[in-house]
Amino acid sequence: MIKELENLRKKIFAKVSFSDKEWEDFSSKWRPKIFHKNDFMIKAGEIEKYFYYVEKGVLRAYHIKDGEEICVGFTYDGDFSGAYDSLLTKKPTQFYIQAIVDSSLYAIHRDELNAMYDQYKSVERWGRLFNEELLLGKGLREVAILSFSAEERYRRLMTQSPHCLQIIPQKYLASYLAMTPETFSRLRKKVKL
Amino acid sequence: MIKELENLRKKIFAKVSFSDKEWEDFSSKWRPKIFHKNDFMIKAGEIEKYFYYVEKGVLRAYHIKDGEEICVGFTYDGDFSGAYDSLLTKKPTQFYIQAIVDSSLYAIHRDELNAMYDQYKSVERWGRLFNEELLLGKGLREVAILSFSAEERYRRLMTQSPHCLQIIPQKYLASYLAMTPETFSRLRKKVKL
DNA sequence: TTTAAAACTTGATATAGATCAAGTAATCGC
DNA sequence: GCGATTACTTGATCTATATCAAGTTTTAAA
Repeated sequence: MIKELENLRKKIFAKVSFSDKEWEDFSSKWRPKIFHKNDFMIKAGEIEKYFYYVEKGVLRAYHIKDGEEICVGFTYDGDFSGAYDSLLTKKPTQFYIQAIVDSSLYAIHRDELNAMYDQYKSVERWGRLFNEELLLGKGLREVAILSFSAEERYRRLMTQSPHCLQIIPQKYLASYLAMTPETFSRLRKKVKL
Repeated sequence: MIKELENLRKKIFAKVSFSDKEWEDFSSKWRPKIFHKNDFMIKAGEIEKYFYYVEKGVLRAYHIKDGEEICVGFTYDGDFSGAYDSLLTKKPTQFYIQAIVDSSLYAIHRDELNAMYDQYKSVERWGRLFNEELLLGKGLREVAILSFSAEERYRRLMTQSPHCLQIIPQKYLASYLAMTPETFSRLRKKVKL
């Protein structure tokens, strides 16, 4: 068992327990990977080959529409990352994923992950539960975008992730909340929580 | 093997093949269920106990914000349905799901579905792949809502699902596209495809 | 450290789409 | 089939947020 992967182990075991043998095999497939600030994990048009675990760091995912960057999410310490749509479909992704700070990750190759799914029912179980969690998150975000005003979206972000403002440039947060940097700035002055 | 469930079988087998024994067991857990036009499958505040397959019919899912219905999706023949968020979390759903036309479905109880996940790796596999498919759909919708104008969203719907207009009242489609019925109506006149 | 670039703020103006209002057409219950 | 309810259309405004523009502050490179 690789000592370094202890955080990943805890993360996964929160959902499913692997046997010692399963974990030994599964964990042996992950390789450390470093992305320095502003490095790209992947760019639009490429096909994702890896599934990542963020040991330490922050990344943002965005796509470009009419020359404008539209931010769809951030990953922090303890999250999984990567262009998951492309990993699943084997088609080119439309997303860019970039490190916002120096980030230290572990990566497993798509083929090895799929081999693990084939081999172990517990990995398959974890995969299902992991997908369910992502799905619930997307559902909440969908509702948030559809039914809240810019001010409400701002308030909710500040309540739910108050310290993101210390880590992530405002213009990215603005884009994530589907508003301009100007509107974000005005809300920051106006809304005192 | 229950003859009636042939469509469900095809749907599932498109992703994963079950053995005869697995399918016999799995398929035996589903019960037919009828929802007449305007019947509710579930209402906000309730906890979802079933996972549904739509044999024939159309349903819409919506939630209510400030007294206003906000439509988040439709299910047609051959889709799965239900308040999936609540099924997974066992917490009350925030969604209403209502039959738009008389609809004929099959339902499996959450506990039986979970028992199937426990018992068969192939069911677990199907669950993972099913969740992945939903996730990809949500991802596309997120991008559509965030980065397209009302007119673009209208055009895309009409291109991708041209006949939904014959089945689903406009005001629901308008809400699904995050615009008012008035805007939808004006776009209908303006946009000739 | 200086300076250039990038990020953020603030004000003035523009606009997509909402809201309000009133009419017409479709649908539904009896 | 007929009146009533509900859906849709169309026009006149209104408003939240975008856009444009010109600062100021922060960051980073040399």
